[in-house]
Amino acid sequence: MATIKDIARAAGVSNTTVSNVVHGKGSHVSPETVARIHKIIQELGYVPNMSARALVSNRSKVVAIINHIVPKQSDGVLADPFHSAFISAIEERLRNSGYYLMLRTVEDARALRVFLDNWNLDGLFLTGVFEDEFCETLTRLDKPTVLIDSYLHNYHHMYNVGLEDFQGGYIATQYLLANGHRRIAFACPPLREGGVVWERLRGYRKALEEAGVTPDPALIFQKEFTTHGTMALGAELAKRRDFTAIFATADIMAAGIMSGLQQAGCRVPEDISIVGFDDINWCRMTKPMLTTVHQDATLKGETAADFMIRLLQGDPPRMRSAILPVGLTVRDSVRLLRDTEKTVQE
Amino acid sequence: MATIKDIARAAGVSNTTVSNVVHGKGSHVSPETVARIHKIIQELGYVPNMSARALVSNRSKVVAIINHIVPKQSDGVLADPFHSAFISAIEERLRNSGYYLMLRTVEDARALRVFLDNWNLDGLFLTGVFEDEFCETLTRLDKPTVLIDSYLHNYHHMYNVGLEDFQGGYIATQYLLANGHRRIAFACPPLREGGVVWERLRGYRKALEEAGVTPDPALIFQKEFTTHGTMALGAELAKRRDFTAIFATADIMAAGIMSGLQQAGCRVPEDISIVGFDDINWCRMTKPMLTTVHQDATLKGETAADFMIRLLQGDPPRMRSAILPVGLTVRDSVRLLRDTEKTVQE
DNA sequence: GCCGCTAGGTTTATCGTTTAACCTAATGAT
DNA sequence: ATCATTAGGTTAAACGATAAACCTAGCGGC
Repeated sequence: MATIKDIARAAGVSNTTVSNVVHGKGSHVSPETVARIHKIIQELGYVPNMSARALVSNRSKVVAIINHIVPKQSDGVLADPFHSAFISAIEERLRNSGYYLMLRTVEDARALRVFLDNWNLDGLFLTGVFEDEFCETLTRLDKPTVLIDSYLHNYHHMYNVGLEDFQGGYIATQYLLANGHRRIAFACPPLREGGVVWERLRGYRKALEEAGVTPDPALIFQKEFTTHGTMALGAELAKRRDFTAIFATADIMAAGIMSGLQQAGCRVPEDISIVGFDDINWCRMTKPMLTTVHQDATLKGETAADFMIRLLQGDPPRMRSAILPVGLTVRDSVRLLRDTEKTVQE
Repeated sequence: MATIKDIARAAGVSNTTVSNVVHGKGSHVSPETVARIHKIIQELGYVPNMSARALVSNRSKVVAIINHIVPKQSDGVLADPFHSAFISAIEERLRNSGYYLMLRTVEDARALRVFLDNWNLDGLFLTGVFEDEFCETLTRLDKPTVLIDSYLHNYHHMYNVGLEDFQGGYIATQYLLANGHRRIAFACPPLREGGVVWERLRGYRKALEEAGVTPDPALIFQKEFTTHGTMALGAELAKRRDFTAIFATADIMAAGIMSGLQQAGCRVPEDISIVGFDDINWCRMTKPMLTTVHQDATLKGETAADFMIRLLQGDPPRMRSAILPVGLTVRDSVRLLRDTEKTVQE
């Protein structure tokens, strides 16, 4: 592999001159020399060595997407740590700006720290859930950091890309209310205060309260986020029937529940209505097609990448949080209740 | 950030000694010195600089997952270039062996070459479709390379992780035949000779021929791999009815078709039976639940990672191809045809 | 004739780590 | 008494690129 020295020798100039040409700093290099060097670079197939660059310049041009994971997750988890559309969007944008992307799972703050120092990373994207210790470390990091879907109220100075989660919970519930439902179940993975699901729950509660319905804690169902778990929940819910609708905080959960319900002989939406969250492709392929709260994973990735690029280029955005919009995508999984049906047997 | 020199100074020894201790080459270092150095490393929080290591040792410890992408893909594509379960499995295994993972999309062989040289990558995973020019470059690469789901018959010397695609097509079709179906449609994304889908098609043909059914080219439907595309195909197929069953080469396609069929008033499996491929989580959540050819994305990732790790450690596997098994997962989307029904109106 | 400036470079130190080659004192074998 | 070996190190070059400081010839201005 040709090095900068090889080019310099072949062109009869010094390293510095080649380096300057490579970096387009041609102010002190004659046009002929520039052309000659470029030609030789082509011929010899010179490509700069990023390790050497990183070493001397102390900037690696590498950004990492960190997935914080609790040690030994149960198997068959549906969650998508490295979500494809999101990652692809980030990768594309970063690549076009001359950055490289590493992927890494870390269990704790120490592992993150080590990884970061190993490569002298230029920036970090963080997804997943963060304990306090983790956050403390983050604040001390002093690296461009973009948080994805994290509500860290004590860390306002960090950049954040998230969703109108509250609003999402709110409009989903409002829609169910507008369709005459009063007893509305809330299905979610195990709740963590301050997480995105927590916000959706707040939106759900708000909508209920505004409609004069007192939220019933007995209608909040937390279930592990697996295919089996969600389908089992569906079967379980089919037995209860002390509600007429379910709001699930993820499509994948809604679909599992719907499937569980249907297998238990419960019709959707005739017997139970259901609303999901995310609007993934599959929503149009379930039967009935799923009414859901829409979000755009690609936009999320692009927004996060744009934050990062501006931070890296020393042009920090004024805004520290990008809260992306949600909207209701109405399909066929919610039924309009007639007045007489509004009271359910309890 | 503490460097090896800082440690050396603090411990009153030379760089070399610290380096040896870090690498566990304590043969020529007294136990007390080893302990002292370790203690100081802890205290000062020393973490090796991978760029410097890469520079001097000419090994980067970085492996990349390359996604070869045709320039400007259409929007809304369902394909999952950086498939989550697969990536996660690779990441975990590589991390546990001390390697780092980069992600990169490349449009052509030149871009791959440049990227590779930029970072002096230790190894490569390649996914996606590869043109001949691309393959030529690959063979000249002389880097540990693991191909995922590629049938490059001219490049037998490369490591490959794939699937029993032929077998998958074969058993899916056989199952439909065993259920009395004779006119079986084949639905797939645009075909490329030598790709995985091509193999599945061969399996499909073989099964038909063995059963004495002549494959009908008019029953092969190629459609772009988008939500809209597959659903439109479903609607289109609902009109034809010159077959009783469909074998789709991806669940996501099968689901779209099924949905399209159902919306056009065609019942599954009463009117049309359908078999998918992949066995993703969603198969249990469609209605009816999808009968499909099962594959294990995590196993694929782990297998690929194990190949890579052995290659990196200079212990190349004897076997160059790992062809992972498939199996039929029977659910509810195929109906047993009574004898009288076996002839369809044409 | 001398000064200052500019075009077009070059020299050299440096980044953090590895590694080949070298050193020295102590020990054991003969 | 001498030699070889070993334990426990050290020295210094090298990896590829960058950047601050330096150099020199030529030219314009006065």
